[in-house]
Amino acid sequence: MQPAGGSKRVTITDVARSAGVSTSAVSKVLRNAYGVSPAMRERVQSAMTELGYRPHAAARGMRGRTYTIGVLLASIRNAFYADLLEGVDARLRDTEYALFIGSSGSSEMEDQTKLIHAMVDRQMDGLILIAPAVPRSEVVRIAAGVPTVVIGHHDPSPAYDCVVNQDGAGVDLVIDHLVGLGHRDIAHLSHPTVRGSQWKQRPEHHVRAAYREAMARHGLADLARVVHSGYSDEGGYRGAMELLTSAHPPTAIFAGADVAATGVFRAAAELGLRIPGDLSLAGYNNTSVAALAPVSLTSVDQAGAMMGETAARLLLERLEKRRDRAVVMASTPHLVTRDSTAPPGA
Amino acid sequence: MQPAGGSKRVTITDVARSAGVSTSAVSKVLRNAYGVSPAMRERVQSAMTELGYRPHAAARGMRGRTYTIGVLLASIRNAFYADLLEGVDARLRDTEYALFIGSSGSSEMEDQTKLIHAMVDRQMDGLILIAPAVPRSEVVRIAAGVPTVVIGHHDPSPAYDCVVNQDGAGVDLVIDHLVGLGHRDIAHLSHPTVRGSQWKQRPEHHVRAAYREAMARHGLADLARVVHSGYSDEGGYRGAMELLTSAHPPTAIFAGADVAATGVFRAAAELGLRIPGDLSLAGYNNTSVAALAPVSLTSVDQAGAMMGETAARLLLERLEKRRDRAVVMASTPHLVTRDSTAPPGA
DNA sequence: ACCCCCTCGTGGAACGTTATACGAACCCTG
DNA sequence: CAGGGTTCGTATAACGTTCCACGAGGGGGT
Repeated sequence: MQPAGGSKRVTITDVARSAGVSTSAVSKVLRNAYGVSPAMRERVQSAMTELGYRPHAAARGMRGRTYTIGVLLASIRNAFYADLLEGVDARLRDTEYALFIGSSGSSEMEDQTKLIHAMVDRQMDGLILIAPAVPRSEVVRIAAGVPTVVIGHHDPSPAYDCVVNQDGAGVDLVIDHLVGLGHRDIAHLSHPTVRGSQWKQRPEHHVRAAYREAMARHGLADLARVVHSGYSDEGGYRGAMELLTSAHPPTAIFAGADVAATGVFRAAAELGLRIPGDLSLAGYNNTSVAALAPVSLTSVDQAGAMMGETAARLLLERLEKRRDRAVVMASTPHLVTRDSTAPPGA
Repeated sequence: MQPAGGSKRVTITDVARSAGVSTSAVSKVLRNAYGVSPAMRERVQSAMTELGYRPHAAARGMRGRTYTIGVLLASIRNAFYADLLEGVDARLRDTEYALFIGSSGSSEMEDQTKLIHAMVDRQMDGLILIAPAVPRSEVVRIAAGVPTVVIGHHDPSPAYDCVVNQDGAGVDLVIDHLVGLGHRDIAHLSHPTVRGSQWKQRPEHHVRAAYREAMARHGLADLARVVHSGYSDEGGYRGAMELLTSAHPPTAIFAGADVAATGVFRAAAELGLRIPGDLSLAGYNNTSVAALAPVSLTSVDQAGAMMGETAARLLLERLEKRRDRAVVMASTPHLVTRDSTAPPGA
């Protein structure tokens, strides 16, 4: 009945004794393996509930799986990651697996490496890495030992599965929208490239390239301008300051992440520029911040929850050995227009 | 050298063989236990680095500690929790402990109970529970087996340590500020009380009581109004709608959480009310949302990072057996005034 | 020279689970 | 009713670590 407060833990042996069977039998019931009669299953199960038995995950980890899945993310503050997590959690909710999050606090390579190893050391059964900053070769090595799904990066590998967004299409939506409103001088805020990460196709690379292409497609290649001040509030602020105090300030800014867009708001406020009157602003990811009434930011929706759910599903397929070939799942983004974009000089 | 990709893991036995000593000796070095000569330590350590040895956490978990600390939180979306986590992480950063987050997605009692048990099953060495929704008796039972720190609730216990904020003082700051601006009709948005949780002193209870007291102190007891629509964007929206469309709409709203305040913004926008012109608004927790330029919300700062750091410190003290008496740490809040509050009818 | 104690290292028994190998029934078929 | 297969249950050896108990060697003190 009671899960044994501070005293001894109820083990498989206790259950076996109480049910009058061997520990192997209990183990079989636990894993619902072959060769257990309905009668025995019944007895064992009632013994388990009566004693309040819970399997000892560490002991399981020594022999097989731990029924634990780890998610690595750079910052718990990025609301988009929360969307992803929600999806992952939803898919895992009624499985036996528990979900634990490792947050590196920063996107420092070293911290993330430590965290991933911590997960591997704890024998986690599967890993979901959200836009990892660790070198690609390291991820490949890890993935050789533990089923792994990478979210965000477009570099596929036979070692892990990928869940990505068709970032190119998302960027087209934004630029087409802004050009359609009459903007020509549209700048882009991007994220600096990390040296030595070996990832050639991080989301920001895709977005950046797509931005240049879209501008060129509209005959605006000369007006394309990219500032690599980073996906953060502070980065958005600095980038916007640089752009808006330049000789030819843009009439619209496309930020590669909503969180950077919030920094643009701050810069605009300081410079006395109204949004969208004096400056149109678009973000990316359609996080919950974008939807806030005082913010009302036009943004590209990536269906984070769906991506998370997909990632979890792919992982389960691997864990249950229903698939042994790596796949890439790409989803289609769509644009959510709000009050931060308007015709120039409106 | 290489951490063994998919093949065999390097174990303590391999290290022992390579160093020409017994496994017990290696174990001693690992735990830096008594009785190892500098010479042996040197040999073992170089063998470990050469082989790329990493201790198997699950195996450790069977005998002793797992060097894992779990944090339970209701929602990863609450930015205040991110502040707390940052503090916890900072304190644990250069210890041997790894930090994993369990997010229940909702504040459902059942989900949280499952998560806490998942942590205990995995033999985590210590638990930090942020405003847990599980019954108090359950937490006491858990805490009897695993060192535990509870953040938020003001109900102390000999079983666990508490880290709280002096919520009463925080509320006084808000109400004094609003009254000082000339407001009299100040309403409060609170969180509904969960039945059967056994926690008598959840933060929202403290805040609510302090609100009533502060109003009474200013002779405004008759004007005190509380709506229990919940600490969420939607809850804030519904509560504000109810208040603002009533016969006597308040001139100021004090939301018990910033996240609820964002919902008030939405309601005000829909009703064509300007903030702070037609309505003053104050939040609680001073999360990063409050600081966003377009939001600029007056809020009470709780020094989340500091609280998190304190919690981690208390836990380490317990883990290292430097203390065996439960303590309560309370910190002092302060008010951050921004653009969302102004004299009524300004 | 004897004894005692301290230091450093080893042996080996746990810890709770899984999974393989095996044995004892039982059922069917000829 | 012998032979063969299926079904159900058990015995037992891992898995990688910790830590207690023990012993060998060496350095004083008497």
